[in-house]
Amino acid sequence: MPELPEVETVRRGLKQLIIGKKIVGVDTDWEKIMNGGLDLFRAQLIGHSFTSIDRRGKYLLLRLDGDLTIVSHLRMEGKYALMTDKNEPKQRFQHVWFTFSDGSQLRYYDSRKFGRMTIVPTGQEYAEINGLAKMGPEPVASDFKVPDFKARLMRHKKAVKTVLLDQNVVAGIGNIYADETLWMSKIHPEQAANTLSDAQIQVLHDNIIKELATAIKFKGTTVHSFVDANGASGGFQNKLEVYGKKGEPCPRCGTAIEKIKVNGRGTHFCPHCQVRTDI
DNA sequence: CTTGCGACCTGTTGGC
DNA sequence: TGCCAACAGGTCGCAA
Repeated sequence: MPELPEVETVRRGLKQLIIGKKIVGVDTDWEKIMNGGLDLFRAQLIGHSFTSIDRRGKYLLLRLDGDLTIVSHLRMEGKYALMTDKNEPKQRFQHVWFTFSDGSQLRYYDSRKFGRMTIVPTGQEYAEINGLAKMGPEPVASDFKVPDFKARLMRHKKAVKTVLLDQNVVAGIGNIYADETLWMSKIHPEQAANTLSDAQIQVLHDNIIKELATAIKFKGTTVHSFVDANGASGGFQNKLEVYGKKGEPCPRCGTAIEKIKVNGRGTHFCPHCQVRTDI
């Protein structure tokens, strides 16, 4: 489900709900979600309390006392919610639950069971989690620099959209924001990455920073099922320009938005505004 | 090193 | 109305 703005929205909401809560039990009905298995999770976590939550790209880093971190990736459908009463019946798609000393319970839901959690010593995330080891810069001006972005793009002759989805190039972009930022930048999603002009790279870079920041402000995008830790939908779906708009007029020029496949992912673009400059 | 594609899962949706 | 193939905010492993 979630791209960076949605994960950040989850982080902000969840933080308010679980900081200070002490784990007294861990359970699951789909052990694969927990790397290392249930017994390891119980042995490591019981007796420890949540102290804060950080985020890197689309990963949540749930911090506990004792220098423990649960690295959690929601993949397509993962969600968290706090149940005030642990005795509330197990819900549809509920696969992992952490019971707290005050009788409340943090529940993890995942209809497709793609999400994963891993316990690491705090500070060892980068050493132990493959996806974090080589992750690109956060899409903010202080981290994400045009020269590095250009160097990355020039290494690839595949479609620029596919490169944007590579978390090692820049962190946090997924299918929605790739389509949106390419539309904003008037770049065709299938243009070979290594053929972008300096001007195109600069515009794309700036739009990525702008778009993700705005999406966070609106608490993320709900297209299918995204909800934050309080069960609320996002607000940015009302701001989308091309994603999910096949056949509708381009907001800039009125041409019908087209939907194609790029490396297996549904891709929306305006055939008039977004013209390939590499063929 | 880069690239494309199947696998991982299950629920929902669009088209006939 | 009903069925079923296609599709879904993601990543990883593997072969070429």
